[in-house]
Amino acid sequence: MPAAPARHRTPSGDISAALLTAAEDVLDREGLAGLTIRAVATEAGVAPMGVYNRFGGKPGLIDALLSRGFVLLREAILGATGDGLERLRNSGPAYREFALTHTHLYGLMFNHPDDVAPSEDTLVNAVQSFQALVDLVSDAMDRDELIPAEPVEVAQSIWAAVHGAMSLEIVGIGFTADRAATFQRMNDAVLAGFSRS
Amino acid sequence: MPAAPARHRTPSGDISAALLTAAEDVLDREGLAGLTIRAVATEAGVAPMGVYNRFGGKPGLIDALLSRGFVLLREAILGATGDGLERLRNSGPAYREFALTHTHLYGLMFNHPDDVAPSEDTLVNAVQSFQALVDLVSDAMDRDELIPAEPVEVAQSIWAAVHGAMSLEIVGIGFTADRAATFQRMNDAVLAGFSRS
DNA sequence: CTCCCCTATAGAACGACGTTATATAACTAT
DNA sequence: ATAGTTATATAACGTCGTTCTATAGGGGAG
Repeated sequence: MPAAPARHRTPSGDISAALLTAAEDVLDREGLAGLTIRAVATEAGVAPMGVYNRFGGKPGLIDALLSRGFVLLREAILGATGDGLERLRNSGPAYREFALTHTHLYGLMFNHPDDVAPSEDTLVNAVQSFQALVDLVSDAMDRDELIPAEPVEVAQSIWAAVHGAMSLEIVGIGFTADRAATFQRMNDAVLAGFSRS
Repeated sequence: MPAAPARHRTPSGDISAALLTAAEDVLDREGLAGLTIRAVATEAGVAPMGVYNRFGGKPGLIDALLSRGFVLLREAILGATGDGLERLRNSGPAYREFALTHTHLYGLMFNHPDDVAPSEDTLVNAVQSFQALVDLVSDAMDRDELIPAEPVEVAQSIWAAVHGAMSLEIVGIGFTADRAATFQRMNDAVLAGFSRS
């Protein structure tokens, strides 16, 4: 018999993390089209079967990416500085920064393929992202810096506006020169619609 | 020699239209995952090669879908009733109606695959969709129903908000009970941010 | 330390996909 | 009627997600 071929084995516990990190890198670098099982496995230094052992297949891997995306988004929102309405206002550019840093992941989070059903874990993380924004709204309302209303309703409107702005900016639909300035103006206008006097 | 197999041939001029309509139907019915060359060709009663003869391949077919989508979107916006600010306000629900009627096409228009490069024709139609909104804004401004500003800037903000709301609604991220009412509230809030007193 | 089982491995295979190629037949314009 | 364009059927190629097989490495129990 011929000599057994050399094999390598990744330490057991790290495989999921390695695959997830690899998937993030491949997605950021090459977009959704480049996010193949084989490419991710190669990037992670793991056999393709690892994706099935750990995530149950490609939809499961994408779901894990979504879940992680919402964690990162929440952290971005919570990273806004200032207090009350000022902090709420600052969360807009923080959100924008996240979207521009991870354009492909961001696009996936809000427009995932039909065969990807977000898991319970992903939904929880999405809700927590949203809750971070609701908390900023509530705080500004408690300070009488916003018109009294349902914080959830107001937060939903703000999220819609900010998300829409980033979605259009990423896809390249923009008819103004300075995109950062346009984003600021829209952010201010939406908040103005909910502000006192 | 065996008898020649019976063949059917679609009248020449109708093939592009048949393929495009078939693609629209398949997309609306089965989503992007179901939009395969073979499925579209079968639906149109045409050979798969027809997609290559007429559209140069799948990206070209999708580009044609986008182009048509923006035409439909413009028509939806122009269908809003009323005058001045009222018409601008009514364009929101009209936009929402279009997005909900063609969820998959709508998603494609603002988050198309990496290998689809929008053609000149598609970009023109996208600009004309946007221009329809700019015109509504300009009219409301001429009537002193909006704060004087750059109509393009204001329209961009409104579009972002409305698009964001629909994007979130389609993907299923919503934390309010009555989605139509939430949309209305957001629409009003954004316009309030640009309105007089 | 030794044995065993869990789990990762390599590799082949399947069907479906986008795409290209080939050879034939049907429509259209002359 | 003839020529040229264009659609046809069919096959093929490479890649994809996925499944299956058989093998081998690593960690825990004795």
